[in-house]
Amino acid sequence: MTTATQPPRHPAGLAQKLADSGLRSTPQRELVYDVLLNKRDHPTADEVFARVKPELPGISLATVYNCLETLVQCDLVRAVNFERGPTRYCPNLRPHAHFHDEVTGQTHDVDLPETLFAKLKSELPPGFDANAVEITFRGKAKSSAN
Amino acid sequence: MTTATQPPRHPAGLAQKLADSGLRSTPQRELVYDVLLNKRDHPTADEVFARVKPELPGISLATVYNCLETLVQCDLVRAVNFERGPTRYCPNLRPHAHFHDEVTGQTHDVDLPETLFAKLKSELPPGFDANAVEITFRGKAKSSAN
DNA sequence: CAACAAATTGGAATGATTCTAAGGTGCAAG
DNA sequence: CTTGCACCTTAGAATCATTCCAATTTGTTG
Ligand SMILES: [Mn+2]
Ligand SMILES: [Mn+2]
Ligand SMILES: [Zn+2]
Ligand SMILES: [Zn+2]
Repeated sequence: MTTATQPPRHPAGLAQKLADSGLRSTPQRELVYDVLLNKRDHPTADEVFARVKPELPGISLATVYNCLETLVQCDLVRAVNFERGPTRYCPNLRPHAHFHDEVTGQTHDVDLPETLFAKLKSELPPGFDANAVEITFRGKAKSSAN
Repeated sequence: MTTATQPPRHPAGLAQKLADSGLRSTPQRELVYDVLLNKRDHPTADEVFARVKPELPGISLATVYNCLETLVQCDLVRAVNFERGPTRYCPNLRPHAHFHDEVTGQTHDVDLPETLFAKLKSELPPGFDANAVEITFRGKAKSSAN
């Protein structure tokens, strides 16, 4: 079997986006981002830490928090909150909503037509200027949609 | 001037709703509820505590948390969360969205047509059954809408 | 290489909320 | 009435995600 160095699994955009913000590309940042792209189940910082540790045993939880914040700042990842629970991280940059399954605790992405987001903003009373809308569903999902 | 005992400023529903759940009406619960009805600015537990203390100096913060949770359980009040900030409390039972002013930090109610909430639920992919939708706007509000 | 800035690290500190154990309160039998 | 008992309140300790800090480490530049 071959042994070439593993290719990065993330759009080379990372290094560029970081540079755009005057930040460096580091092994920790790349790995954290890879982990988010590879399993898009909206992991918490602790979960990211657990997934990243085997590949980079020396990494600290503080660094995971730092990397996640950096990725959010660079608009490569979104922070998702639900009722006081720990913050979860989502690499899906399309405008979308989140569905929290009350049974499994899982968080699913729900793509919605952009027109709906526009419609919502248009319903705001005069004087209110929104630059972001967040939509969260809570309920049960048929045991499919893993 | 007259000195009759102050009438309760809240729909007498409180005692009833509490009884429905097998709970008692207490001075603490009534006062916490009154405070929420009287200034609907989505106060945090600490803020409720501060408003309630002058009227009932012996009340504890733990009790304020207990009362708030009780009111939420009885569907008299809604808990509102925004990005890891402390939970805020809202006595507006109509279906509505929240607008967070990035400048002032204030939280405003935004009434939306029920049809919109329905529309949103109808956009869910098959297999997803939502029993609640939450909509949050973030932006700037014209310095009116106090 | 030397100097300096950017990044990482382990551990302490924070802050909202929850938990615990110890009194109160008030109706319901007896 | 008293007592029993379930419900409530209270102060303070405990939780737990996240942030802060001070001390290295790493990377880049001259
Ligand atoms: Mn987390
Ligand atoms: Mn609070
Ligand atoms: Zn998502
Ligand atoms: Zn509200």
